Amino acid sequence: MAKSSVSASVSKLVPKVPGVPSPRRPDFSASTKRGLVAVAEQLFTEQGYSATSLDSIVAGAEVTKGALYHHFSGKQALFEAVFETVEDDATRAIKAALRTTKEPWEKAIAGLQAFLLVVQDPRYRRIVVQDGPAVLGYERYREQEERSTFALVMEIVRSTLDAGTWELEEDMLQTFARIFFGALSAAGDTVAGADDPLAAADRVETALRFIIAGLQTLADADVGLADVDLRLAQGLDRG
Amino acid sequence: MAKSSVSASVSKLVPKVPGVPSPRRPDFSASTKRGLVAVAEQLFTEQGYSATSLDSIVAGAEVTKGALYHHFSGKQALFEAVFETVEDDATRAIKAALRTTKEPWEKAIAGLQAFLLVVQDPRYRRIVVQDGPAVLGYERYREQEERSTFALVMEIVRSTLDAGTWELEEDMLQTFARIFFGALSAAGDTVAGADDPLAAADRVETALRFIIAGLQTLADADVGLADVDLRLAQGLDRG
DNA sequence: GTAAGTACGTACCGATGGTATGTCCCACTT
DNA sequence: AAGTGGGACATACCATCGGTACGTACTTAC
Repeated sequence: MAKSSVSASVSKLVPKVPGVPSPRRPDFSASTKRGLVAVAEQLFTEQGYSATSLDSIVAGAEVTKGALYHHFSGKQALFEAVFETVEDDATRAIKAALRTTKEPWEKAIAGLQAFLLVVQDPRYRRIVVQDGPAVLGYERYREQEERSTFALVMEIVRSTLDAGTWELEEDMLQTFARIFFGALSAAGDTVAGADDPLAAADRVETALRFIIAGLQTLADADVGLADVDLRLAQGLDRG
Repeated sequence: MAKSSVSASVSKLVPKVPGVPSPRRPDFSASTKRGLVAVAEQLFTEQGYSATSLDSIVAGAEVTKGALYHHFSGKQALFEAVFETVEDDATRAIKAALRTTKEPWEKAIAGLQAFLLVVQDPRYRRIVVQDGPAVLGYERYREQEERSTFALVMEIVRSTLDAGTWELEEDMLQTFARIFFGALSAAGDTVAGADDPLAAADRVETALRFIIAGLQTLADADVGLADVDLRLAQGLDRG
């Protein structure tokens, strides 16, 4: 929790990497860049994006703004770099959980558990969930999510809903995945923001299990999408 | 879409309201304040919170910063005022839709339709969904949502899930409501951001109908929360 | 008429994101 | 061995913007 010791040891210089095209000089670039990202990640998490000044970041990384603007085009670009690292960590954690089992519904449960843990990570909550949309803009935010955690939800949805009973087209799978993704995010927020996170996680699990059980029941009964019709389509035709 | 004519006509002065304790002077305060909120709402929607300067707001409202700071403690307070008006409009629209029917599940569908429309409103998307959490902070954001649209979702969930088959405790209802709220938000985003909003709305409806049908099936089969157990509780005990 | 308070307008400050420019150092050429 | 080109920074500075201090006109109460 201290403020120093963020920038890693810079002792090792690059040992003449011959593979790459033409980075022919020992560059501190990589370590400096990582240091900036690390400090920014910490400060963004603690104070949020707008409340974190570039001066405090470069001070924490023990460089100057010249270095920062040499590596990043601006504050937002730095945020994006931080955003990606946090997302990557989250993706890795969930992927690891998914590898623990192979059965589709079991994978769904394992993924749910991993996601509920990820969303309790302060870095993820603050940088991805809270500041992400506003800073990156909704378009870029969606693009990023599309390639990381959402992709995993999509995969799970595909392996369960598309398993055998139903044959869903791609758009429909996307729709289900988005809905579940939103449900999971809200569930995670609930857990993370609850007075008693453990009890909240328990309730969330129960609720999601119940919803999943409903879908499984429909699958067992061989009920298809076309079978559930509450004739409410016309109401939306005035967009 | 023009930039002028935002501030409404200021012709009417207050006609000596005797009820209130001591607002004893004809104040332009109300109209000035509303004008600021109206201009801010427009600019916040078009450019987002951080990209909108106070100078542009007061210029649009044809006042000065002195007036703004007389009515609001700062930029964030002005945003909160805008936020509340947008939320109020959304709440009103959904409430009106809910009044069209009385049967619980029908109300749920009507509310869903109304919510899908609301979330396509650029003001709601930008001010409430996108900038709201980051500007207000998660705590205040949650408090606001708690009193408006989420309260409606909660009401619907209560009238359906708590109808007769199940007897759910308050915390469980809250959990379901949060999950559904997240699902609806994501569904709305999907619709609003889709290339073909109508087709997307159709898919969203189908998917949500399907999920609801699953719950109804469980209700018909008299399946309770305790009956669905995939023994996954222990995995979360490491919070 | 005067005191008080509201509803602003004007002028200004400090912080912050961003830029322009200079400098050091290494690698490569000749 | 000197020159030179460019990467990796540092320094100094600027412009914008949120916020503040203060002045002023106008109204009401007494």
